[in-house]
Amino acid sequence: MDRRQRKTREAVFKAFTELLSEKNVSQITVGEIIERADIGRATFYAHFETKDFLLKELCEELFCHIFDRAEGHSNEHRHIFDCDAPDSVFLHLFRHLAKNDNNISELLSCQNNELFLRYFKEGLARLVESQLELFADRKAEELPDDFWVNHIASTFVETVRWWIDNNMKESPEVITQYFMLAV
Amino acid sequence: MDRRQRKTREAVFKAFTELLSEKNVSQITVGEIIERADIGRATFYAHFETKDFLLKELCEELFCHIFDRAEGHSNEHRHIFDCDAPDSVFLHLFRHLAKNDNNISELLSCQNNELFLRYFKEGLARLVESQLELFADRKAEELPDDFWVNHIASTFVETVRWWIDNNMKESPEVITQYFMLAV
DNA sequence: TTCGTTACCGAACAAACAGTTCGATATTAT
DNA sequence: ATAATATCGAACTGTTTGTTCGGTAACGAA
Repeated sequence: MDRRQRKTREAVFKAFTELLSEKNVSQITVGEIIERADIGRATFYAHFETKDFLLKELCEELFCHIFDRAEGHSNEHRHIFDCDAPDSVFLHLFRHLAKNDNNISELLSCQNNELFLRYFKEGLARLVESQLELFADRKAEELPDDFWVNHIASTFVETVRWWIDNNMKESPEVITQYFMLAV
Repeated sequence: MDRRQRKTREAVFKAFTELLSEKNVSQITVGEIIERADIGRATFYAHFETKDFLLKELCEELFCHIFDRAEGHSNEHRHIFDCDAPDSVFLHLFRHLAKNDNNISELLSCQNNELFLRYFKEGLARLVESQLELFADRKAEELPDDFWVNHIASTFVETVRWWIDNNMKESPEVITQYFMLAV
């Protein structure tokens, strides 16, 4: 990809991310984005069909990154899915959030979190589904697989939401404990 | 309240509800609402400051209705909170959704469900919180109260979401079973 | 370096929409 | 019957969206 394109794209993502942490997505105008990204109007529309498409691409870039890494790990070391292991994926993900790489937790805590949490949940459900046999459980036997997958992913996401809403006071280890107990 | 006001208000809610089941809230214009409600432009703005306020009032009207009734019941017959009772609040709520009073499940299944599910969850959390002692559990003792409340409400809402996404094939009784097992 | 390609700029533009104003008309409660 | 008030509808301002286009600068390959 052309260096100019990359720079424009990055500038737009950066500007948009900043704006998202300041106000609701519906209150952000294309005019503000291009002003902050310091690009021409026509350039914006050459890259993104609408603001909604921009948002979608931003989500995909952020979460595909996380989950691709997680899936990579899970293939190398399958034991990280073991809930009792000290380095389970869940703990791994909670630590990721605590470190706030890519300002993800900032995005998840702003007024737009519904949207991001939905993407987060989708990625997580895929991850859980691909390793379903590791989540065998007394409960799981009596429930449909997809219900069970949905439940695990939902519980994780809602735990994250609760954690962030409470200013992430608990350590990743403690939150992992809560999550394990709840699910 | 003046009969004219009531009629206008109802016409707007009806028109807006219809539009919500057809397209995303961000794609609905005030022009469409007043056209379908068949009222004057100035009249709309005399009732609702913006489209967002309209949406908020619609949610409050719908869900306050449901939860006020549920809370009323819970005061009369506390046993409906007993998860094993055949007429628990949960079963009651699932039945409510299955009957689709006020087209609620239609709203919950459209592209705007995030918003409605959030309201739903808030009402539910209040309900659970007010009756927390009835949810005592081995798990609950090891978890903070607000985490536990959040978990129950979240699990319920996510069960509803899963149910609706799967076209509500299961009976309210079966879904209640799934919910009880999961939580 | 050169050259053809491609991206960016920025101003101008049309169309759609939000929200306001106001005088005329119709409906309501008392 | 009357005073208060809700509605109507058209006109208007200001904002945002998405497009167009000619000119300029940066890129990659030969």
